[in-house]
Amino acid sequence: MHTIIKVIIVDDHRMFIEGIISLLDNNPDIEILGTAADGKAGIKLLEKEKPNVVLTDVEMPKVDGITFTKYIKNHHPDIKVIALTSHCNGTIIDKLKSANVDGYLLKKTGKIELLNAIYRVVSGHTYFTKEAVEELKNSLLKAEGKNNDVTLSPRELEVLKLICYEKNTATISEELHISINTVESHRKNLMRKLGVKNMIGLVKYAIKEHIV
Amino acid sequence: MHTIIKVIIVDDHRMFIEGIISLLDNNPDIEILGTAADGKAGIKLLEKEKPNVVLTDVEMPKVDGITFTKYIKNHHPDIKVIALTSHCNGTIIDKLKSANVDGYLLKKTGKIELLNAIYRVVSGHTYFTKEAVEELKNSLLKAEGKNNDVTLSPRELEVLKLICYEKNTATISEELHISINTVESHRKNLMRKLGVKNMIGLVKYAIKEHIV
DNA sequence: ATAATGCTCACGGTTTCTGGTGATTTTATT
DNA sequence: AATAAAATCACCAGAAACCGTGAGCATTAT
Repeated sequence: MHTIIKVIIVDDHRMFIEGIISLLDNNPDIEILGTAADGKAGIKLLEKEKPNVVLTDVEMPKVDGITFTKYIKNHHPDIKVIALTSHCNGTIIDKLKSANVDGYLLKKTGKIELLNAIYRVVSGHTYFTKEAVEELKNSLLKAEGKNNDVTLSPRELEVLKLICYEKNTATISEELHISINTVESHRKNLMRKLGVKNMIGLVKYAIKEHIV
Repeated sequence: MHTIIKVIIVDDHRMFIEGIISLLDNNPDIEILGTAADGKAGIKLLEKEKPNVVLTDVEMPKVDGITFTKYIKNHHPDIKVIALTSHCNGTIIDKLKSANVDGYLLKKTGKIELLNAIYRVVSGHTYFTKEAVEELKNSLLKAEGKNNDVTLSPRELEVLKLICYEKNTATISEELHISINTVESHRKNLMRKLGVKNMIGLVKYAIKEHIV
């Protein structure tokens, strides 16, 4: 199967567009249909060319990237949108997410990450660059990421899993054939080790670390 | 920046190796250093060639893919491992995860997904194919997916987010300038609407639905 | 052999959550 | 204007979680 991915690029910096093109143009899977210098021109281009993917700047004259993204997602939900900015900004990422953007990259990104993002959004996933995710203090799972190299014992992992399945202490104690006090000890040790203040933190850790 | 990704392929089906090669060999970013027909030969090849990525079958003679993965991750944690199987199996995925595999694909996968997976693991992420994730009944977030078309009010969403940030009721009431009773009402309504029995369920829903 | 870790259990006290029930006001929809 | 939904608040009682502290036993590593 050989699917050509059709792309348009929208950015008011000509130099940057050239950079993107140079990263993509020798790739047989990707075809660049055209470019535009602002959101308004982008809409026009997009209506004419019907791309699979739109790479768009966020700060642009006339129609900014967020409004542009909203337009695309409202009128052509199948077209994937990857937003690019020079610097991370949590508020902007939040707004882009609300606009249902599919990906978010920094302009300093390299070829591999760009291709990675394109392939990902084309296959129906999302891609948000690592820096963006870090920046997003609102991002639940990554926030307060200070539990570095903790190792949980097998028993602690068992308790953690059962906690994640919404089981209370009494039920866990029955299922593991240990006393309630012991379950509570494990839970306390888990919270201490992971530096969280309640079971919410435990669940977030478990999901983040793919324990469940 | 132009980084060549060095790959070895380990599989006891010669045909399959040829298939992978045909998908990758015209890609200037990827170099295939060699192939092996079982885990034991794979170890030998890997020690000699020092690849960036190992694509390995799971069911193999002599040394199976799980043991192989464990070996790689113990001795060369920087080498990325992507496991491939013909059919999904939750137990196997579980074991691979315990062995710290970086990616998991089905053999019927196409070029885009394969490249996607390679780029992803090279950039330090993991990649598990959609089918694999679905298969994993143990996967917390997918389990009991019966809360279909509930709609949460804006205020409920706010409360839910703050709950996810490990904030207790008193803190939430202060931040939203409402009484503790009100926060508790919202929380109760959330639990009722989503059909969960405690805040753990709320957090899981929030993460699953990308609310946080 | 000694130390460290993990697993087990206990007790008492405080805080928080859970569940039920009911009510008022505002906002949106029809 | 009437209805529905959302947001607000109250009270109470029981369940569960949180916190600290201490301790015995087995296994493993140094």
